[in-house]
Amino acid sequence: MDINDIDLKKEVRIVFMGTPDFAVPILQGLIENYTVRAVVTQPDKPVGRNGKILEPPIKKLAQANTILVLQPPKLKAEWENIIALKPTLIITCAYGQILPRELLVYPAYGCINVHASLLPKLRGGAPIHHAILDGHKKTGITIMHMSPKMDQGDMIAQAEIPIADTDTASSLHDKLKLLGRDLLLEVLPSIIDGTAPRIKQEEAEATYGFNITREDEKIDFSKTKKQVYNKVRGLNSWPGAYTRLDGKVIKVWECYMTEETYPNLVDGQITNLYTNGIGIKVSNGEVVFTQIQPEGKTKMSAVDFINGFQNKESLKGKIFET
RNA sequence: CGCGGAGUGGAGCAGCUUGGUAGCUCGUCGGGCUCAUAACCCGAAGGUCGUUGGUUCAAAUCCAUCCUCCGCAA
Repeated sequence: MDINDIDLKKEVRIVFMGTPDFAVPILQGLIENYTVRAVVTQPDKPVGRNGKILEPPIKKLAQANTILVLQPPKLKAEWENIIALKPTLIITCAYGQILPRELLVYPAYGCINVHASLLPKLRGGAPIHHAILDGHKKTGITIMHMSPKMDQGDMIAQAEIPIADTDTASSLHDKLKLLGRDLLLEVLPSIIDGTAPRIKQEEAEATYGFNITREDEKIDFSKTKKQVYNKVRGLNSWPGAYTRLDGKVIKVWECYMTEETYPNLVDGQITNLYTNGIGIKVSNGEVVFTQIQPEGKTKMSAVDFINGFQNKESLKGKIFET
């Protein structure tokens, strides 16, 4: 990249740090309104069965705009390379590594993070999933100063949106990334001119939404239908909630709740084969799986799954267990 | 060389071990019954069985090859 490509007219020298799709609109917004000196993202990683190397979405966007890209495997060890860029403002969004203290204190305008929750609620790496899993009615974006401790820095601004009953992690993710972009662009001028507020987080009200584990993905049919429903939509379209039938993993992508109750059945047992899905008994009622994915197969409607059985009746009474 | 599953009419599957006429459930189309229907009855269309090659009198089926999709692990 040519030094002349760098616009020094504005005194603000932004280094953006982010990795996944969520950060893309935010970087895009910055590129359109400011000069981004460099982009820091996670290294290309082998992904999938064949070890295909996958580039972070942020890297592609940066390269398309001929912006310098840095991909330190360990930021702790290579933070000097970023200091060398003399950033006056570091903006992070779902970067994936902790920023060392040296970096946090360097930029004149500070280190600003775009977080996908209404802090101090849902600090951590998976706030969007957990907002739905926990049955929240609203969530939002917080723009904040970064602190050495994860997501505990002073807040600058928040914007909230309601969570619809039909929202999935995916739909919420898409709404929030745009909200994050808009809010950041809105408050950035005040950060630069020094008028932005610093609001302390109410420590007593803090909750956490850490990265989703395999354990989090299991469906527990002894929970309520609402909880099961939230689990399914809260993990759609990634990584997906799962259960097992006859020992084989079945991912559940879509389901709905009914008003039926089956006091005589076991939690997880198949209640009925409906024309649009498979009914499952849960603690306080029934959920109907409508789109599922058996192990080794692609996503399919529950009806298609049923059709694959020579003897459909044998399905009735079977028990899903995780 | 990380482990494993799978490619068969539009969809989901069976058939493959023990080669020999293409099967099931659903959908579609036509007809019937019905006040009506995602119900029921009758009928029809629709498939070079992922690719290429090999073995054989004969391959969806056995062997090799390549391509594609997916679950797990990372």
